[in-house]
Amino acid sequence: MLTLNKQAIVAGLEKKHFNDAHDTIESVIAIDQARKAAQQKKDAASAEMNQISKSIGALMAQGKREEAEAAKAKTGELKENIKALEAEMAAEEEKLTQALLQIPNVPYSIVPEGKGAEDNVAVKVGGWNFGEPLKKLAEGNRSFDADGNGIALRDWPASEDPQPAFAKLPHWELAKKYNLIDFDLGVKISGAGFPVYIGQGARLQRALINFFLAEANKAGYTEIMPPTVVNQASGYGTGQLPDKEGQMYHCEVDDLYLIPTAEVPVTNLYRDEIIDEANLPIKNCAYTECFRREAGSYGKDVRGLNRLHEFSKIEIVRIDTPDHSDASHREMLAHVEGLLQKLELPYRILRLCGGDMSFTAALCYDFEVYSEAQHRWLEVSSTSNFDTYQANRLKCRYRKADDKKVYIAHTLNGSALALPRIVAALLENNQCEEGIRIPKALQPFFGDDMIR
RNA sequence: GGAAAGAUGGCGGAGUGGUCGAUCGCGGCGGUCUUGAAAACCGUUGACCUUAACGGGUCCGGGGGUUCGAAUCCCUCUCUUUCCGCCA
Repeated sequence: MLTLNKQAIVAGLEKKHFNDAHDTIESVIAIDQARKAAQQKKDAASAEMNQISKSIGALMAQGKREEAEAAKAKTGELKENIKALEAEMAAEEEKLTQALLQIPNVPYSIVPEGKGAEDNVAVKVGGWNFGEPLKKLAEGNRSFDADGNGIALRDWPASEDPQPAFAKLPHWELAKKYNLIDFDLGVKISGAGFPVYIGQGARLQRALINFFLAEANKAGYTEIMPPTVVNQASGYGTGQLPDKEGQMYHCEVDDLYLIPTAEVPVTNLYRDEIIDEANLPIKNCAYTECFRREAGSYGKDVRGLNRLHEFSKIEIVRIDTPDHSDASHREMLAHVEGLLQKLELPYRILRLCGGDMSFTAALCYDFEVYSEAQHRWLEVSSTSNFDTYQANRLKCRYRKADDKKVYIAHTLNGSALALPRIVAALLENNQCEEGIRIPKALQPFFGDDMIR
């Protein structure tokens, strides 16, 4: 497969700014060929060995001891040979898996070229009164499959951002004013990036979690409550390992990892499984705490709730057939967009460029909400199609209904949604004289229409 | 933490050195019968690598060893179950 699509794969990897794409692919092909050659030699030797063993068995049964002994004498050299060939084959195989683990997923053709965030393309906006320049985007690119329809962020008209009627306080000040979140207490008991939610602040967390789960249930997702600590195999299965080794908390004595997202345990549920096509698409959702070391982050990015070491997130995960995964992806996008609309937050949807996508994704859309106090867009969801990339590592396959054969499935996931930045935007955007307004859809879950 | 038992195909469960990739049951699939369904009966039913194909190879928790030959014997690791202790 790799050999057949060499050109396309190299081009795709270059889009992701993977260095030495061409040389890497060439060397992978070479290793694979060496592996095949080794296997063929080894198989031939094994076949001969099996023959001899069988004949010895037959001779012994007939009582022809001497002939059997003669046959035994022949096996010594063959045995050495097989051992050497096996070692060679194992070495090539190991080289191959190592090489393969270093290669990121190949992006789909509609993924824009680009190096970083400014090359991402906004494909849809909503949730506030904007002017002419964004009208076309607001009408919607419901299909999300048209190329070239959108605005690259480097051309984004900042004047079109939502304009607050008065100067708004950032959420870390509101958190203090209404006694919702205590960051200092978190530092005392754990460290920076571990906030303590209190009173109405804690209640708002619980309300959002329940709201998101209820919406996911309504959309047909099965609720899962997985462990928040996983083993190494799971880390490799979804591709966090080896790529993001340093970003995960690791419990050394037991060699377990705290999950950075529910994607890890919920997708790994299907590791080494063969699913009947009739059961696809699988639609799961899960609320978990997520843990990220966030080594190397600094400045305004980590202020308040913007970037935490522990946060709550509701994740949706789907397993699907290759020909339906794109439709699945769009359903997920519509679901996430619906959440933001119900929360009455200004949002935009970005198609990530090759350079900004994760290691494992083939196509990824980010959702951002606007913070009226920080005057910036905050990422609240990433919704990705991994194609067969994760499924290959997971050995997650499905049995097709018509020919009963086994094929590699597609996996997808997305946040629906991550709490902290939603909370930040809700607090900041909805502040008014009497307090902080709770959006209508959330009121039944919060139990009040206002934080006072 | 201490003791014991166990890990086999989608599931259950046999198999203690030589056509065992694995008896059998259930489930699944195909068929006979039936107006239809059920029951009954017959047949069929693992994955992976390799090959254009025929074929070949690997896999009975993982790794190593003994042997011409290992699901079967030995070592080791992991996990599970049961009992005891501790405990939310």
